Amino acid sequence: MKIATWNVNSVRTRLEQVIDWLRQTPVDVLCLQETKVVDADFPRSPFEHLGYYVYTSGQKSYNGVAILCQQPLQDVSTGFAPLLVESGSVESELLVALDEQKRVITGTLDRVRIVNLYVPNGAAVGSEKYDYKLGWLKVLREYLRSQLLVSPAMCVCGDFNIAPDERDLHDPDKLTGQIMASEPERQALREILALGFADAFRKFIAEGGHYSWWDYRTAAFRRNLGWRIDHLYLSPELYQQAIACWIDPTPRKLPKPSDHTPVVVEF
Amino acid sequence: MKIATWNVNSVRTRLEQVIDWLRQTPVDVLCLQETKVVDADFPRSPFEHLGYYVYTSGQKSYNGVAILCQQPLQDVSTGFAPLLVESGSVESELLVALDEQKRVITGTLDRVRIVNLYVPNGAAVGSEKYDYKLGWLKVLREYLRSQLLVSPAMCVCGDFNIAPDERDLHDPDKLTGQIMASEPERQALREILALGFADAFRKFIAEGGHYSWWDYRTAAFRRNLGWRIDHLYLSPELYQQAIACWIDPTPRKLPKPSDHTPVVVEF
DNA sequence: GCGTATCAAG
DNA sequence: CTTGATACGC
Repeated sequence: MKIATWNVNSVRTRLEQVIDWLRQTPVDVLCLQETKVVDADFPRSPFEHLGYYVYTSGQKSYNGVAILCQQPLQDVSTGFAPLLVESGSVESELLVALDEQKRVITGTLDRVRIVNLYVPNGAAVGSEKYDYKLGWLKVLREYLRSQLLVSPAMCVCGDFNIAPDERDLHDPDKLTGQIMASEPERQALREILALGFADAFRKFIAEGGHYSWWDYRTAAFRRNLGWRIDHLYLSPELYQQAIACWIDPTPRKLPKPSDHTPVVVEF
Repeated sequence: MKIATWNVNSVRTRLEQVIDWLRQTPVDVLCLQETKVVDADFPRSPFEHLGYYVYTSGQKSYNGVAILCQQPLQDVSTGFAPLLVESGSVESELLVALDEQKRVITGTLDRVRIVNLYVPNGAAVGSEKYDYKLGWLKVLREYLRSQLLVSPAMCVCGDFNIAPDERDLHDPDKLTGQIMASEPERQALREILALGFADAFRKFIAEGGHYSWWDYRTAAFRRNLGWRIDHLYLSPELYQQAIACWIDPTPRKLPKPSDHTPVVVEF
């Protein structure tokens, strides 16, 4: 099975590029982030004509996630809703507030639970949005813990807006401690991974300099001033089975690209 | 000599189309309206590389006129400035106010005075903008009268935002009396033409149904629901010499076209 | 509908 | 730098 993750920065603006990429790279599952469109306006048909089932959770202008899948998904749910049915672990008013931003969608394919995430950006360390990001990651951990109870085989992927270590950003001396590379963010991510997830990309490639996001500003892509913030995390059995994981930089080279490029895992 | 007029609705957005059209139709003079760019940002080089001299009078966002010419123009001036040096005919404070909107540019080629105009749209009959349009046309008449004293051979062209008679709009029963086809506008135009100008297009084509503008809305071009509001008016000697005048609808058929298409006169 | 400007977000 | 929303002009 091949699963990919790609922050497309507007699925409507990037539609042709996403379709072209799927023709070239017919993954079983494509997880999209920053679709920036409400479900009613999501361009379903082009993907359906390509043979994909389409599952969306979108809002106007911001955020938005979707899963495209060559087979139907089972038990699709959006947001942190599954936590609501549990009592006690997280306050339900907080969950309702968190779910206004469409950042989570999940579904099951062949007993594999696929969780597609768009982690908050966080703006700047210490900002209100930064606190929101850290709080969101805490809730995410509870969410994933509850999901694992039902589905021990999991692939948790998406735009994490966190570079796990110094190999994952182009100028660690300058950028460590800044947003996406601060210790509290990395610690929150490690606590999530401690539930039993491992980075599929790092099973195959140990060295730094491989990035999935380059800022539109300052001609960052041309100069390869990137970050690796788009990840595929696997539970132990799937990690064991993983046979490849790679970043495909080609879409980032097109005219009018997304600032992110796809990452694929095969197991 | 071939002179063309074209409201391009942003010269920067339409640059490639204008360049392509000039390659296909290498007129001596091209008068542009709605350039929507200040002079410092006008894309001069592409036209200069094509062999054209470039004369501009633009503002931010709105209006803006330019003359492209295969030979240098003499005595270029912008706005109603020439009226300022005359005393009495029009109040100078009014002229200063009128000239904030960049709608007039003129220059001389081979003793022919070329006046390029973007007449105010007028919004709706009876509105403040309608009164502005009628006032502007009154000043235009004084301006042209003064220009004629120096240059009896004149071509006055541009987007007049007036359909002179019932042949010049697709539904005269419905549209006569509305903006661009109201009697005060037509009367103001006739008073200007009474200075001694004649419509080059009507020297050759008497029937209706030939249009230069189609609203972007309601698929007006596909249904040919147009208006003939872009004109080339000639003083008697030039009118006598005119050998052709035509509307070229091809640019209006392109993707992302201007809502206007060029009109050309040859004499 | 299609331009442009401005704003917020990334 | 790029996106989408809003506002305005035509």
